Amino acid sequence: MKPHIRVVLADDHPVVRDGLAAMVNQQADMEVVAEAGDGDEAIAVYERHRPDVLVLDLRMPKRDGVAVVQRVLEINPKACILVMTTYDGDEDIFQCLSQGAKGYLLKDAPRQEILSAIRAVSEARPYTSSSVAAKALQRMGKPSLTQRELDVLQLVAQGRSNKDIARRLSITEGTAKTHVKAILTKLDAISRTEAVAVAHKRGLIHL
Amino acid sequence: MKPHIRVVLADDHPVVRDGLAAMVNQQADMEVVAEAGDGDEAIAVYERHRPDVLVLDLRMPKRDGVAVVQRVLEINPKACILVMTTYDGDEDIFQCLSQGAKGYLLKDAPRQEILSAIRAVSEARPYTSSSVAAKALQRMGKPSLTQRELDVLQLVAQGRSNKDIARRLSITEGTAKTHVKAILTKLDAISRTEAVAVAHKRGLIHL
DNA sequence: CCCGCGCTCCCTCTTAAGATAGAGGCGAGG
DNA sequence: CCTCGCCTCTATCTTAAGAGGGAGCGCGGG
Repeated sequence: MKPHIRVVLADDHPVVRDGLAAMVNQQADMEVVAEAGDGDEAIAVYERHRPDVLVLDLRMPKRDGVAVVQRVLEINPKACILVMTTYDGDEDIFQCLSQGAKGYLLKDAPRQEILSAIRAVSEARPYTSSSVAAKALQRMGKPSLTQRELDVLQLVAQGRSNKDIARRLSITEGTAKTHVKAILTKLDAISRTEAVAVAHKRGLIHL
Repeated sequence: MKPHIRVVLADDHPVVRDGLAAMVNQQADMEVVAEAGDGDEAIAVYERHRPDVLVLDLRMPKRDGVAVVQRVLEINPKACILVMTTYDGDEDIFQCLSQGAKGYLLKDAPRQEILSAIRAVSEARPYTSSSVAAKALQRMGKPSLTQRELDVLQLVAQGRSNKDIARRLSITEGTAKTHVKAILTKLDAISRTEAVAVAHKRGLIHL
């Protein structure tokens, strides 16, 4: 018999935490040792309990999943983190995985998949749901936006004009146009509004 | 002692169903009698079990919350429905409530609030979380879009040009512009991209 | 050292978007 | 019957957006 897998849950929805806790605690080989409701708590709780697996919601208050993954791996480079989110197509997923998260899971996954993902990650084996793996392949080759372009995209998505964007970023309108043009090219869009639609679909922007 | 409150859960996430079920079944005065994973199932299960309360996720496959509320109230006009969703600012909420859903709740609500909402709704008392009530007041007075304008808005949000929109809706570009103009005015936006941002925030469009 | 890349700025030109000000048809409801 | 809201169409005008060029500067890696 293997020793228990000690699990920490981090999710801002009490309902989801309860659901995961119920599932996990029903298993003979694992148990929930602590829960957290936001990013900061997640880090604190991880440090205190040093669990075998950290199950982490990507979208959380205070500090989002990406930041938590980063910080936890600073604390313990061997940490086993399983990232969960509601949406596929979230760009942040890939950031998490490339930063060293061991697995990724959609919230609408069936019970069995969730449990086997936790078991896999607890043994430091990577786990990635097939739909995410497919997305990762799709994303391959496609050009990524620079930080500056993401800044501009954010403002474009808020409905700002080029002139307005220029003012806010302290650059000329011409430069703003240059960035927007680059965004349109990289996202393969004809207009800024279409670019926003594409960016939304790819999870490059939230809200 | 009151009789048991018989609850049916409808949500496409197994995790959320488990969480709610765990919470509900821990209470002495209520129990989960059935679950559903999509809209069609929700209707079928409601009809079969006739629960005291139907807890319903707004966003579901096959048939969304609004449609389910409509259908269930056709079957039983006295049905007690508690609508749940992840996001405040969902326009659909108001549709549900005005159609006769008894309560509305955010998924990030604490356990206690969820349970008291179920109890309230089970006695046909309306329950609306304060954040939603606030939104409802905000929305008051603000002009609503016509069906045609929503059609146009949908296409605008996909990044279509006026000409393209005109072609798809079999109207002239001038008419498309008229609709867009009306949308901009009603949403208090300067550009179409801003209109999309506002529409998104208000839950007038999804994706 | 030089190359590539990201960021910045500049120019011209065409087209799409948005502001403005009309008007007619049509259906629901007073 | 007449009004009102919605949808449709028209025309003109101004400005913002996007296409298509080119160019300099700093910085990190080969």
